[in-house]
Amino acid sequence: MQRTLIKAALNRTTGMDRILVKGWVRTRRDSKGFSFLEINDGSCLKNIQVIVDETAPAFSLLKDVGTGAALEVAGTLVESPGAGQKWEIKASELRLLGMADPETFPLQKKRHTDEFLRTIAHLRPRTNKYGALFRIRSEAAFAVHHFFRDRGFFHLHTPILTGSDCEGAGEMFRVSTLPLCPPAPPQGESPFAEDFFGKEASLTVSGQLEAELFACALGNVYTFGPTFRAENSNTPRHAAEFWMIEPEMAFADIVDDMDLGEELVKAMTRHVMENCREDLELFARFVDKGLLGSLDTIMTEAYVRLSYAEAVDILRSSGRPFEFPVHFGADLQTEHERFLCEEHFKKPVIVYDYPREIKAFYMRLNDDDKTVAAMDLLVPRVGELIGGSQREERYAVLERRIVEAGMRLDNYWWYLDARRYGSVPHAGFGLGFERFLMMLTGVTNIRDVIPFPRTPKHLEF
RNA sequence: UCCCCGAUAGCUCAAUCGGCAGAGCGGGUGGCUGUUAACCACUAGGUUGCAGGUUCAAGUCCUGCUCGGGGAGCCA
Repeated sequence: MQRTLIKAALNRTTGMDRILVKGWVRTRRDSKGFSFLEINDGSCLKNIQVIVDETAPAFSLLKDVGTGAALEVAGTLVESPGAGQKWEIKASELRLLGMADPETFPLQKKRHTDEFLRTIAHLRPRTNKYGALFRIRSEAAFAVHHFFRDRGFFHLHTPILTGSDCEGAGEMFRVSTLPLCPPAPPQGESPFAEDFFGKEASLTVSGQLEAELFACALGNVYTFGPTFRAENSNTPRHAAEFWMIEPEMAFADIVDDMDLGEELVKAMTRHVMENCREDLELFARFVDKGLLGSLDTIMTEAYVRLSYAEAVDILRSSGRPFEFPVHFGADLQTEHERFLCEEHFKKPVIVYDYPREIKAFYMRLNDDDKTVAAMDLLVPRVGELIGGSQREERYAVLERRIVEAGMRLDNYWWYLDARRYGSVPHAGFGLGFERFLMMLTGVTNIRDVIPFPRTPKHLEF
């Protein structure tokens, strides 16, 4: 007999004479003469209730069936006489697939702290909250592909291994096959000459530069993959390995870029709202009471757009005694970003046209010669969700900016070359997938929205 | 990396001025004829994060370390 997913069983409009489900026991309640089991198979948030009568042949197996055990249940799907569920399974046969020692199984029926569950990340997806979270994560990833495919974007697989020794987005992890203490190279030879690639190699910190080249060929592309930053960041918003969505559009400027970012966040949010309602409601109930309201704002209201100069004016005239004083030329601090989107506007805010000195070399220089066409999308509680820009497409300007940034031109020959042959205005951004999930669920620590988080000094599982 | 806070039973926490190590949940055993975080009774369970120090006496005070949380910086 074929296995029925619990999600499908619970959605039925009629009973079933024969049903087979497989899953993990969430709880067992005994009474005289019969026993109730609640089984979850991960297909949905809800468990299915199984009743085992002492007259059933399976009853003797129950002594070994505790919370956490894996079970196969055959029986009939019938309407439940009890309150709380429409359907239940009257079990005729049970098969114990995998025992779980109740003395040591760490998950209880009651609520656990996120900190404790992080120490048992191999088991936490078996809880309601983390099961819901990772179903949502899966659906949100699908929403990304759905959104871009609808708009004629091509999914591009950019390399994870890179030889660009400074992509400009942070410290990189070095990748090597050399022994830990290699013999010293001959005078004048690179220490990486004997390494796998014959040069220094790293894990990518961004697919942007490569995506730009493909945008200037296929038109609109996006990448969606893992990204690695070796920064010693110890915050609830940073991970050493995270997933990033990086669209890149040819024939597009900074306004097109902001439009795309706003549409993407709205569409992803709407998709999950429509397809993961039950899982999302768990977060609205137990994690953030105001979640559905703030998601509604994110989906329906126009995001505030203001220039960096305007943002500085608002901050200066706010009368707020910020720890870091605000003045043109200084980067916005977290307290400033939070003030803007959490207190002043109470909705997502896009800040654009930042001073050139505080932004990356590849961002397009504006006509004022003081600012670049950069934009950050800030959302309440999470902060920077998107960082992007129109790219510098003018060869001479880009060359000058690379030199000014103190970088070597020959490392970027191919990036510059793209500006010599049919260069066009183009723009793109990076959206942190985990940060999006934090916004979506109200979860406040990035380590709880990624299956096995990698952070400084943490490489367990 | 810097600043602040914390670590007591498997989990979540309490322990007054430095004076007997406690509860709920979870586990075990028994009971209960439809339970819903079931209920009732009994029961086991501790190197108080680690290493030093002060004291007649340290979970409690001091120093160092480890781990966790929050804030800051870096950014997505």
